[in-house]
Amino acid sequence: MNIVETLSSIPLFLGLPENQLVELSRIVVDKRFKRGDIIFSEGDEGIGFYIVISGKIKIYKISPDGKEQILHILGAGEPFGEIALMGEQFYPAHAEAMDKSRIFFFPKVPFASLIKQNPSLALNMIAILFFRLHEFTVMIESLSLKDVPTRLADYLIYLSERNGGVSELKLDIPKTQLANLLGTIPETLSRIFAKMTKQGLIKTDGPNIKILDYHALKELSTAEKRLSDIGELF
Amino acid sequence: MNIVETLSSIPLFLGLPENQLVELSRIVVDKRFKRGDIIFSEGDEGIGFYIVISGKIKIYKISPDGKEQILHILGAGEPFGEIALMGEQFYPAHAEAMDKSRIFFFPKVPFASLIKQNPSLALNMIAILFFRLHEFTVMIESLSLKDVPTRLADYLIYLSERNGGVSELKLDIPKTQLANLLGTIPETLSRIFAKMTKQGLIKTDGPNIKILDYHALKELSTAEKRLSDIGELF
DNA sequence: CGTGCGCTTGACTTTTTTCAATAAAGGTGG
DNA sequence: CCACCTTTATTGAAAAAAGTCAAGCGCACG
Repeated sequence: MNIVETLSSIPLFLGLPENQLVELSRIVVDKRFKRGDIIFSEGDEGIGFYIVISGKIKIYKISPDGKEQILHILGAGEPFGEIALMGEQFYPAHAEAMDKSRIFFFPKVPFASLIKQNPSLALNMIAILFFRLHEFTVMIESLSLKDVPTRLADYLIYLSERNGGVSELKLDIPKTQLANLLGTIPETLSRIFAKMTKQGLIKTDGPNIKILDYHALKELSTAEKRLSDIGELF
Repeated sequence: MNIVETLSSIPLFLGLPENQLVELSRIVVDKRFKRGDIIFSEGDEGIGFYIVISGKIKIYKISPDGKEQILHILGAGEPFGEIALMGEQFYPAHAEAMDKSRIFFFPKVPFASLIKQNPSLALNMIAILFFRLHEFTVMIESLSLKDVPTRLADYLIYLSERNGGVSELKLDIPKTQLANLLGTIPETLSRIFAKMTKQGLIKTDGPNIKILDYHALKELSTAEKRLSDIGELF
């Protein structure tokens, strides 16, 4: 697949006329990263933005004492570092490859002028930003208003529903990373997996998780705490 | 001040040609709310978006057991409920007037077509969304990676710096609401105010807060925890 | 075949919340 | 103007949730 074809399959570039795709193909830089490579760090000058072609990228913050909070895990077709497109900006978080990844890089200046010229590109960008904003809303709600068991239940339900409601899941990230995504630490996550297993909600075997009691998990995920109804869950 | 003049002073509409402002003035609905009025609730159908003209609006989530997390507190010129502009969407949070407020409402359909026709409107919208995204990034980092004393220190420093570094602050929201904004509860916040006061960092008198030791507060806000250096702060 | 990393578990500590009671402040109607 | 009532703020004691520290296991990878 050539560059223009690849570009045309990216949601952000949907509906772009051929000539603009060609123009994009002239400014794009095709980059490869291996697991653990840092793409940019928080505070780096925003020299452009990126789109994942293959592989997996995590965007994350780190506290002074080393705790990590993952903001996003991005897969094929998803952009990141878009903040670089705004005036004089620095990246507000770190970006690291979680697997061998292929990334397209778009330098700030030529891309910014493209977006100014092409209304449908601007509208696509707006759509993506709205989506991001919504994701963050959910994350804030989750971190502030839900405890860790509930956040894990949410995540398992999400994984299940994303695959059409299957009960056999396979985590595609290490549990340590999942802890960082859910805003906790590996020890706590491990204990909650153990407790859910003991209660017959799930069964785990390494990265494979089987949901045994979908209903109870869903209750935990959505319902008001009614210990009297549910029994002492945690 | 007439409607068109008022519209022209709103950041989102900066750079719009006169005729488009006039067009906007034809679709806008001028609304008034008093303290405590609900503008929309989470899950309501997004029928349009709003801009604060005067007063103060909070956007917030509520957990099943009633705890509230404020996502934003918006003042004059700031838009909210923009998510309504995307396809079939529901408001993802609640909006409530914190004071007597005047709000402009823009119905979804006519506004969406305006944004499609006017590139500079689209670009202004992109800028606002980027800004929001950045705010949320900071909030997630704060909730996940910092404890409550640090979040309060951050907030006080922020208030101080916003006013050019003054040391005498006046909270413009009740402490209960501040607790909800910082992701905690009034009791916890109250205890931390008391502790900071006892340590000579601040002095409080109702909503008035005087920063006595800006440096120590800033340390708390930014620095790595080094108990050995700082002494037992909390 | 060892080294290291990811994962788990136990014991303990810290942070934050919960529950309950009380005090102070602010607005309203008599 | 004052009494009353509601809202907001504070404080103590206890409980719960999550994090820290430390140790140990097992599997993958060089």
